[in-house]
Amino acid sequence: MKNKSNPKREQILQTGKDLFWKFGIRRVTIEEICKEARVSKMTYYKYFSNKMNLVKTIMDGMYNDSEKKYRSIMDSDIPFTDKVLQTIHLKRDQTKAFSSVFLLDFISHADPEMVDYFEHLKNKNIQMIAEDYTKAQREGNIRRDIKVEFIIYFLNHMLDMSHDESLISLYKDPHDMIMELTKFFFYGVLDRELH
Amino acid sequence: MKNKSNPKREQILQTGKDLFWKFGIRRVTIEEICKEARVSKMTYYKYFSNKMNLVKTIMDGMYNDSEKKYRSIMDSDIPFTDKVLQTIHLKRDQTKAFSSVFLLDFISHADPEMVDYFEHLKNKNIQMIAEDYTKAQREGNIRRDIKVEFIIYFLNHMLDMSHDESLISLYKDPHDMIMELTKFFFYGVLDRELH
DNA sequence: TATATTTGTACGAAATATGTATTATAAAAC
DNA sequence: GTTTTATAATACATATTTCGTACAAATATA
Repeated sequence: MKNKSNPKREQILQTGKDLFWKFGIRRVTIEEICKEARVSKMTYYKYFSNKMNLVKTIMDGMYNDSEKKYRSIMDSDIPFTDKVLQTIHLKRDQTKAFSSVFLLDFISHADPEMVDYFEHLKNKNIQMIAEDYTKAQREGNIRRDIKVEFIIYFLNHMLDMSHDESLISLYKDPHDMIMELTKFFFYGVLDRELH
Repeated sequence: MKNKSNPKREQILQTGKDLFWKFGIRRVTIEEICKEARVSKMTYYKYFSNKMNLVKTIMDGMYNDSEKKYRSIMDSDIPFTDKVLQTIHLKRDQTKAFSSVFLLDFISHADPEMVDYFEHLKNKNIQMIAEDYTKAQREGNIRRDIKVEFIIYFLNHMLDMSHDESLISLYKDPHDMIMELTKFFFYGVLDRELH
């Protein structure tokens, strides 16, 4: 196991996350994190080689959490339609959990190597989703004459749509909108009776 | 007139305020403000001698606005009780309008001279309020056997109380709580009939 | 008590921010 | 159309901050 849960290490991770979330990456110094986490600089460098390494560890952790939650939904024993619904909610929550100042700093300040790394994680994620939907296709939960890539593309756009104020304003409740999108995703525009 | 409304100057003031509000003072650089305000550094130094001078100008502006609004309420032709009510609301809104990261940075990074200056502004403010209440006392709107200083002290505490979550939670609506406090302020705990 | 861990402080090197000077450009006034 | 005037862009020396490392003192752990 790489990340044995050392309390000092955890403190650094948590305060790092807190500060990065509020102020972004470049505005926060290592010394500040140490002070806030009540940890000496030496202890910091014991666990993390520099600032971006801490950022990487934080993001790794978030990806892991995300994946674990996704898997626990997909591997559970509930109807496929419920799985899709829950994963959509999950993804929406996680997008909200990310702070925009943090992401902006990450995009513009992470070195190319790290950007590649997270590109890779993202692709792994898409790969996993693709496999789940391919399996669903085999098991007859999804039409066989539809490309899995299209489904993923559409799922991502659903996320965008569910954030679109002009769409939200059409419904008296955001939840109604999510239901609408989800129903559209499953059944398309045709009346169920006509199938 | 000292502050002729030059558009460049206004841009700097506005972006300065925006950035300070979000990130505090120390995390924001002059160059950043210039970039964001689409203004060259030379233009910045034309209007402001350094960073703290911009901060001072921003705070001066806020104090001025605040005072103007307060005066327009107190000098208006409405019942005295309404004036008090409105000034309490005004003060609550203005406290909320200040960002905590900004204030924290200001307190810990402004030089003693500037802290003194704003102490002075604050006292001027209290002085003005004291005069208004003394006048109200003369005109019979307020009991004569009560110290004006006590009133101001209590008004400030009312503000604290109106932010106290444990107090807010006692009422189904924050507005009810404000009414309760205000009624208490005017009438004390005794039933009106008994006076 | 012996050993490992953590802290506090110091410090040189690197990076960043400040404030000024200079030149170029574009708008406004004459 | 020429001359002011205001602003931008760039470069620069200086000051400040941050980084990463070293080491002795304090604290926790075995």
